[in-house]
Amino acid sequence: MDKIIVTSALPYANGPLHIGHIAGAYLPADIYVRFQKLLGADIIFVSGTDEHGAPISIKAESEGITPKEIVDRYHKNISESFKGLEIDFDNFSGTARPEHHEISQRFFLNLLKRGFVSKKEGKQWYDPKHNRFLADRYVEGICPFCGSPGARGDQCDSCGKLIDSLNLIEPRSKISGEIPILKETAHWYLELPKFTDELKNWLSTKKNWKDNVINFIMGWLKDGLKERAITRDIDWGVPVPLKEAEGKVLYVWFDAPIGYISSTIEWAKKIGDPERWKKYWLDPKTRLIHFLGKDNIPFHTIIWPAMLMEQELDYVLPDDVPANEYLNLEGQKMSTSRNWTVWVEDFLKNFSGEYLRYYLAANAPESKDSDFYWKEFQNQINNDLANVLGNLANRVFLFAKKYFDGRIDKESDFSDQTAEIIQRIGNDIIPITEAYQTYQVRKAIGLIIDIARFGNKYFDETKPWVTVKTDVIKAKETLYNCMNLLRIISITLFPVIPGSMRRLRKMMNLNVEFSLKDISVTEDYFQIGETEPLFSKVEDNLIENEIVKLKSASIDQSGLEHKAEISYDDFSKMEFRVVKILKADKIPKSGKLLKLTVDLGGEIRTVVAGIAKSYSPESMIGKQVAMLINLQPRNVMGIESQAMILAAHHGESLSVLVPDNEVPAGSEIS
RNA sequence: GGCGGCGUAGCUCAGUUGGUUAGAGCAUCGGAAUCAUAAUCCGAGUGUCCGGGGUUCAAGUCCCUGCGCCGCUACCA
Repeated sequence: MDKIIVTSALPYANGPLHIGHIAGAYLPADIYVRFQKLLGADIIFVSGTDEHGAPISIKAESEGITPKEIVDRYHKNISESFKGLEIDFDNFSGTARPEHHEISQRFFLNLLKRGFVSKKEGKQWYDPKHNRFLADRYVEGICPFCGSPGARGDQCDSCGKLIDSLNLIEPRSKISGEIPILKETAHWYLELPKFTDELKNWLSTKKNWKDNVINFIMGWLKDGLKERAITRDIDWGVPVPLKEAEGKVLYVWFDAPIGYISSTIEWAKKIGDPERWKKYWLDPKTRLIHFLGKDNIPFHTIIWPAMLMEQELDYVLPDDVPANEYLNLEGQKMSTSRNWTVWVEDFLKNFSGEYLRYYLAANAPESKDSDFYWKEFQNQINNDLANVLGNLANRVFLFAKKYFDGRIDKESDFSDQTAEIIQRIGNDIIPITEAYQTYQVRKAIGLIIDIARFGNKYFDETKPWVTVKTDVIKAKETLYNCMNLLRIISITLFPVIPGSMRRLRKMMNLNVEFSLKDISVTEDYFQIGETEPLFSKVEDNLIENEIVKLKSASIDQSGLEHKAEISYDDFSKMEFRVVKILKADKIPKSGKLLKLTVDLGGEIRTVVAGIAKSYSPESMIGKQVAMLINLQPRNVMGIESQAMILAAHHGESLSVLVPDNEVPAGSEIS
């Protein structure tokens, strides 16, 4: 039997998990793995926390603790969320572990030795106060071409020219404001262009990949692959294994996917068979399947395969990369910074993890973005699970207990209907298994709940509460068939809500160890044991609380970042005036810019404003707005902008400031 | 602006390689039933399949175009 490795993108260990993570990468993988295990597949499911990188070290610094402490905190936190959701990895590791460092270094060295990594030397600005090298955009100074101040190290906004940060006049660190030191440094680059043909050939064999994945990759290949730096000058990460590279680490995106392998190695050791990982990773027939969100596609379909291609061991390449789209929340994009999200740990305080599994699986962003609506969550749980499935179980069990002591035998004189039902359900199994195998969990769930719906209909139509008094065999037949449906559901829905399906089987005294093949087993009798309602309903007030909580938490922007205090002098240097907009035009080839012609009381100026996403040109004409007048002119898209419009921004949307009453054009603002 | 995606019933969506009267769930309305967590079952719908044009015997499906929304990206904030 072919082996399968399933991975979920490594969660970054600088914060807890939210429902978007679960819907995109973890739940679909867990369901797939559980289904494959029911099929008897030889499959392992690995992941781990991604524990390196600047955000973690910066967070640690700001809390006055070590990066390791941050990582340990969130590794634990994330693991607990997974546990609460029954997402069962065979191994869940972390990239700060020695095993991972070792193999990541080997990956680097192999690529270097084979000529796919090259070193590039150069000087780079270094912030002496923070002891770190500064990326170009973190250095500011006077533009060497046009002499304007405030030019970034990569490009001057004033004249638009690309500049070399080393030529900046009077450079300053944007992090500390200190004068940076010029230091010699070197970086290593992964030469992706060299992989172009090999990647194209390999990708051309991938006929069954999702369209969204293929489109994404083709875009990259069309633009041409670019070499990418794989080292960084920070102190938290996998050290670059070269003497000359002291103080440098591998870039996180380079070492993170290697975590899939190191996690498997860790797993092999844990089960006391340290070489076992090779049987998966080095067997060309192994199907390597990466579950992830769409933002991760290029790493897993271009960079990661390239890395695997040139190793001393023949690693298997990804067989499939079922990328999911995004989960929105109440119609809006999720955002952790605005706190517009639902954290898994919070969810689990009030609701069963099975409910989240069910709802997210039934509304998974499989082929396009989908939405999490609290109200819809409640509806779907109460209808599908409590009313349709839960009620079917409950009515059947209670009825059987009331009249038959819970024991229902399969009688030889059941009608033809019994055979028909078995036939019908048998036909349903094929599309259900196909759906699971092609990652169409929404479809699988729909088909399974339909079985429960059919059960209720059948129960109603055969009226066992009547036949039990007139024709006992008929009543038994109804119950037997309904129980059989429940038995089949307990298997087919198991990958989605394993805990509830296990409870269902216990109530029916069915074996808790089972496989997909058991679907076709014919039970001679059912003996119902102790029962309880399978699902409790989600009450209105809980949902209302969540909606209120979400809305208030997102408004509470306690973490405002303030700028440094300024003097009145500083303020008085700025000349703000109300201007009247005479003319407004779209700037060709620009998505966000409008060219405004404004009157500031006799003087006419041209202003380029980045407001086109929020305002049409027509809507601006005649408007009075606030502007900063004495800002140094800037050349934007070939037009000199001679003032700056003031606008409030909330997320992506902008709102220009207008005076409360009509005032003469040019009125000063103070 | 470039690339990609999306636009189907009040809501969330499904519609396989173009093929009969365009479907499901939820919500709404009417009815039945009483074994069951007032759960269930039956019935009723409603659609300019975003607009316009084209290819075809036949278009929700393919092509062109317009509009709207989303993502990446550029200019920018």
